Amino acid sequence: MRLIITEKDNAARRIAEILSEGSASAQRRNGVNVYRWGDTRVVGLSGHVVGVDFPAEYSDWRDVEPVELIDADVTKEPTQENIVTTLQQLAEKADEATIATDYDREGELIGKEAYELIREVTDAPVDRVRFSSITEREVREAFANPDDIDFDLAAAGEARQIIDLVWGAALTRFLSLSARQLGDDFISVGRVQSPTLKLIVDREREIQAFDPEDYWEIFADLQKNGSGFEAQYFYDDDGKEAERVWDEGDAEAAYADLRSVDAATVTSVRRRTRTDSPPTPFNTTAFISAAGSLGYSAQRAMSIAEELYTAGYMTYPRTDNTVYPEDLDEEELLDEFVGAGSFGEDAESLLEQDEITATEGDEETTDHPPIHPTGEIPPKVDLSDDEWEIYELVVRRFFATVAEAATWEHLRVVAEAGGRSLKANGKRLVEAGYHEVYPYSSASENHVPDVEEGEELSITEVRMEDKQTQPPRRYGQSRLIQTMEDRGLGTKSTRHNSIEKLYDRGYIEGDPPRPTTLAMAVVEAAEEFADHVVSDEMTAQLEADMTAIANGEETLDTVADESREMLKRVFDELRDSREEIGEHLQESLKADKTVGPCPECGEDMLIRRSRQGSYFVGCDGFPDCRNTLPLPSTGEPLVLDDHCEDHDMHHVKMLAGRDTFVHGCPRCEAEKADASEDEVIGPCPECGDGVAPEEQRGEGGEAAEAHGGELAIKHLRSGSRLVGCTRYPDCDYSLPLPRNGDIEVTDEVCEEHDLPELVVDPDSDDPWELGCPICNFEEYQARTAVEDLEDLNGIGSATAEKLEDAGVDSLDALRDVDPDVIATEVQGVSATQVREWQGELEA
DNA sequence: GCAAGGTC
Repeated sequence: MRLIITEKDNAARRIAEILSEGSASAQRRNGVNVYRWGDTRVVGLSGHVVGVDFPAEYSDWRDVEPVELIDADVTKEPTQENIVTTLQQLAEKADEATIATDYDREGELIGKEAYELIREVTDAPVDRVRFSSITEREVREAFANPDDIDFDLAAAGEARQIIDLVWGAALTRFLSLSARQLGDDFISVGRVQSPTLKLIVDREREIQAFDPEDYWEIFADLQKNGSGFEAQYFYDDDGKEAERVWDEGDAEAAYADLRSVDAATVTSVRRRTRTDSPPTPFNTTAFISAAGSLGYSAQRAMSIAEELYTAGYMTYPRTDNTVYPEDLDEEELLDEFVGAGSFGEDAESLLEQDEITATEGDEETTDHPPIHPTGEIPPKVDLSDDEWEIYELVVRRFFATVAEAATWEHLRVVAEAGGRSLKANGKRLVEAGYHEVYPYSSASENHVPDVEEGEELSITEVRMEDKQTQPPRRYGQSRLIQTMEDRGLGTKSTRHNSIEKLYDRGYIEGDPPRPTTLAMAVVEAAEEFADHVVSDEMTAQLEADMTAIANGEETLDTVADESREMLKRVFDELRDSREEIGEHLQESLKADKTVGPCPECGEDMLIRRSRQGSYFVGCDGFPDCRNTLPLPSTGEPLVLDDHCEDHDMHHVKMLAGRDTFVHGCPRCEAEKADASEDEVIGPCPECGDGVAPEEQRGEGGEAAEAHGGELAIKHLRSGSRLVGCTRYPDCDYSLPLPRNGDIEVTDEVCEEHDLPELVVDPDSDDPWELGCPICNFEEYQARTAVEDLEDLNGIGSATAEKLEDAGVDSLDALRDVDPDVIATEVQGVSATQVREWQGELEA
């Protein structure tokens, strides 16, 4: 038997399809797909199926000095038991095995890991094939010319694994122990995350140190034959053209000169034609950046791309390559889009070009082809709006790369007025070229009319604007990823995760991300004692070492040992400063949690977490001072810069995904609740007068009794509002109310529930007729069920609705459903997909 | 409970 091993299931399936000419069939073995035909089996791994770690005796953070990790053994253990088992069971029966993992360094290492697992059970020969895109020609050629595993290249990858683990674990434990942060909130450090964090921190330092400068700009509206355009005053500053006037007196003088005349004379006209080349094919970074300008976070863009890839609509989204492979026939791919809805016309017009030549980027790699559509086109209804928007972006980017260049005509006009110079730069799109098919890059024109030298133009208005220089801008996520790539930090597959990790660790918040006080302290500590790990030099050095190992000039052991020695020197420095570092980190952690002064004792009030896991604001003087303020029950609190002047307290924001909201000053909220009276609106359906137990209660419900309970609109000290029973806590019946807006109780009464209809913000432009609170709550529950489904990865809104029609109207229903039944009942949903959702639900 | 790199 011949065994073929790929890096992922998707690749296994497609390679089996190609090599078997379509005759391969799939079988599950230990929950892993195995593709078979004749005497061949193909199995896909899931990236690394073994991982590096320290032996068990090092696992307790308190029992081990972090420095001891430097010389600890590093072992490899299976992390994906099912896949390892399946691989070894198949290997036992194999006469030969072929490693067909991805064609890059990490793929070589993953291949070597598979090789070692195979060697544990058999001596059968193992060879290696390499191809950069899974096309018929490349795959056949690769399998016709098998090679051997490049153990040096794999060793280069292992050096990275060991060095990252040892540095990351030792320093992470050191900082966490020094600040006594051992729970979920440990303080992490790493070769990629720390330099990335430093980028953000450095930018924040620039912003904080920024001293704005005043300047003035002067604009004049010029007119020719009724057609107006704007020109800007400029002057000669040491041979350079300058628009900003730094002296107010100078600005006033220029402004006065320009206002003293009513015409300007054109002194120069320059026309230039500029070619605007179409964009290059998408690699991961360029894709994330383009999706970013459509408003998608890096994480979200990648997650949608993965779904579209898995569904077969686009190629693998993790690639560095910006050059289409020779195999890709652009014309054939365009043909697939002819007649395909909104893409059809554009595809046809592209096919009419004399020649179809794709652009090429600078990066040409062997890992995967650039991201492009596969030519299998999804029906629009099968995708959610977001999925479709991303799909369209990928299709149109491909279109753009085979489209013609655009041409612009630039028109520069200089005029003199009152002894001052004015200029205007016009821009006109002459040939739209790729802009016709790619609306994402700006094609905006700036109209400046045709004028000639010596011509007189009337001045209709002169404006002077006072401005200030602005601090540098914070990195947005896609700019950050671009900068990481430029500096060699992380990989196409990990950069977006690294940024996510910084959020999770409490190092950054908001979008664009801003560093917390803790992040500032971590970077400061690292800069002082372990500058290597917080600079991109560590990666640069590692890259150089890995290249040397791959070329056989260095060995894994010497490189790893040198790195260990270097880390020991870091720890020599750290040893004496442990307490000082710990205190600084703790102060910073406290600063991030400080809301304001306690009105009872003057100590700080901090965000704390109760034993039940809920957040509240508590006095740092505890237990001497037991003053607390409640917080809303949804989300994680974040202390904002905004300030309440009455109480000297920071506002608090509750982070809860799409339900994120600003709670405001916790004292204001509590006082508002204390000052408000409960407003009774009707009988409680559980314990009010007139309760009819047998009819109102379903079977199994506790027997309800009439106790005279009434429902009232209540304001809680945590800021939330609800309709609840006046007998609380004896009766805990409650209905939710919106957090914001005035609530009016109307005279209209719901007949079914005997409760008045409510209106939110009755005096606003857009009042919300909430209606009977019970009816409203029932509708709300039905609605969130669909939204819950949509939140599950891979369920678009169309699919969620179809599932609901089939009776799967909640996550619980989805959990209990038979995948095979749903697959037959709901079009476009496979049993495998349902199993994946169920797995996700379990997780 | 550490990292970064694969993968879902």
